[in-house]
Amino acid sequence: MLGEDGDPDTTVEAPDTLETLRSTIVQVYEDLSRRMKQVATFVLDKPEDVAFETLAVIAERADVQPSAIVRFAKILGYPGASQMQKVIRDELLANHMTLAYGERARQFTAASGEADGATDNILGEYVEADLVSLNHLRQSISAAQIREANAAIAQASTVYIAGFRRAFPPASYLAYALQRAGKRTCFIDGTGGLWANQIRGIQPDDLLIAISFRPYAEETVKCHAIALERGAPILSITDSNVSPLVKGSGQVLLVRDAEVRSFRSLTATLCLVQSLVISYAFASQEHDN
Amino acid sequence: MLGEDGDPDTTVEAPDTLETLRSTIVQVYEDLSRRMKQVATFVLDKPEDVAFETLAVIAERADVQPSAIVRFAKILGYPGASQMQKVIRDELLANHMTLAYGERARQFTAASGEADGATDNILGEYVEADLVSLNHLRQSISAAQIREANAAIAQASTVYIAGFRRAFPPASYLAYALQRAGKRTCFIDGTGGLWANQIRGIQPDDLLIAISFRPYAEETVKCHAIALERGAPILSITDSNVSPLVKGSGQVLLVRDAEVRSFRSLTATLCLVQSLVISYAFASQEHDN
DNA sequence: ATCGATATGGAATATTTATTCCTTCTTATT
DNA sequence: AATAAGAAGGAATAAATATTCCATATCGAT
Repeated sequence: MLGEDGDPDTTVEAPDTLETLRSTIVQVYEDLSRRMKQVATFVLDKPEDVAFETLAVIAERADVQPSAIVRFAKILGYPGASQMQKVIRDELLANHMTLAYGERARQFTAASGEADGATDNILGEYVEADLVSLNHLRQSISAAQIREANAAIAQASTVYIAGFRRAFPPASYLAYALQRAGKRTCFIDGTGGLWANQIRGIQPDDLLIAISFRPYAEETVKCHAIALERGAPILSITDSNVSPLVKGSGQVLLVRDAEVRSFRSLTATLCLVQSLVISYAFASQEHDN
Repeated sequence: MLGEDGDPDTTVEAPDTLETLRSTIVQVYEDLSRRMKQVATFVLDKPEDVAFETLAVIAERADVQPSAIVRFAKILGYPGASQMQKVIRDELLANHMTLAYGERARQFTAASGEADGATDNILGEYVEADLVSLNHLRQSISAAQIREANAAIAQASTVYIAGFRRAFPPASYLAYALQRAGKRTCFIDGTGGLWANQIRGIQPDDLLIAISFRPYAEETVKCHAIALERGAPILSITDSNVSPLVKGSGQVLLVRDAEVRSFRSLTATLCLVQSLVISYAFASQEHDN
């Protein structure tokens, strides 16, 4: 038995870095019970969730009881789940936050002005930022994820596509291209405010592809909810694990688009969407022959 | 008085992104009391702290009372401090956490075989091709051209935007973004086949931005012709000098998008369009002041 | 200098969140 | 098949955290 509860001596262990935590989990994994394995997998898989969400949310996402998480943390030697969370949180914050800080607010100083050669090399800036985000995209999405998405599309009787505001262009492209690729496609474009009617026809053998970015458009979130309720599988393309689209989605593709002067690009998203369509087109073609 | 408490109507505001939050703070800053300024500064300065610590901790670091933070959040229109925290937290997570992906847990799962070659690295190919086309874009469009385009947009009473088929996504983005930038915009989306009616209202002091690529969509070409006939200036975004959009257009921006397995990308076009919008937004902002 | 109005600190309260504990299942062993 | 030991679920409880409220202080106007 590992890390029995009350004992004051077993508390010496308890990993205090993400790495040691991970390796500890891997070490003990085989000896864990089914539920504990479930929690273990989740912690390894989604450390950001474990770090920044409440136990109730984590529990829901991992599909376990809150108490199971507490038990798991205790097995690892922590006094409670909170302490385990803190270890992960600190590490994630330390690693990734600092990097991001190059361009912190020029604060008040000319809050409005911008002045200088401002508009002069915007295109250059944009290209630069997009290059970075594309490279990141290449690294963050695996071929397996693309394949999985293709399978989902292939299986679907009809593909519903939802995307509003900033997500509208990639969504419209996806709808257009999938249709041309011979897939039955329904683009929820919200013309005349009829989006709710459009999505309500979705069936369990269809697929909803929902695209949304902060601040998540209400319509898309609602579509997601309706699809979920109607038992249809969902593929979400969004920008973070805290997106409202994540919960309940069979597959989630995370995209980190570039940002220039607080305007967000769409390049990475579009690139991903196009890759999806093309690989779907090729896959289905191969299959047909 | 800003963001009075109980009023149900004042709750409409409340920034829902870090950027809008920041600019709101900057805007109201001068009207704040001493303590509130202290909180404001801290929020601008240490968003990570505000996002991830408890009120008690934040309060201590900012050297104020917890209640002061709550009060501050309410001034900004939030129901409480928690909601303000959530906005910041989500954004920081969205921005920086995704970076941590890519090396996600293969851990157990025995890394199922990376099967078939065909669809396997489409994303990689795409990224590669897009990188090239972006670099090309940077070299082929000059800052002067962007400036000229801005001037044309600025002068126009209303901007009409036409783009169908493959050009639809960038056109829809342009329409969306220009509108948000405060420009009167009419997007010719052809809903219900009414595009001809939409464009016929164009005036000589308006501007048509027409986007089209081979094989040039008939609708766009017709829009172009109508605008010409009605004496409105035209800015065309297209892919060659022999495009039907070139003749009669006051300005032409040529884009050479990447092509992967005979599918054409949209990245360069979108990048150009976004650059246009941003530089317009900044230019017009400067002008206002 | 006095009054009124607004802002502040901090204790009291409400709410949310974590943890515990007891009952019900599971599963392995005889 | 019966039994016992461990695991899991979930309600109850404890802890923490956020929010409210009010007495006191500060500031500006007369």
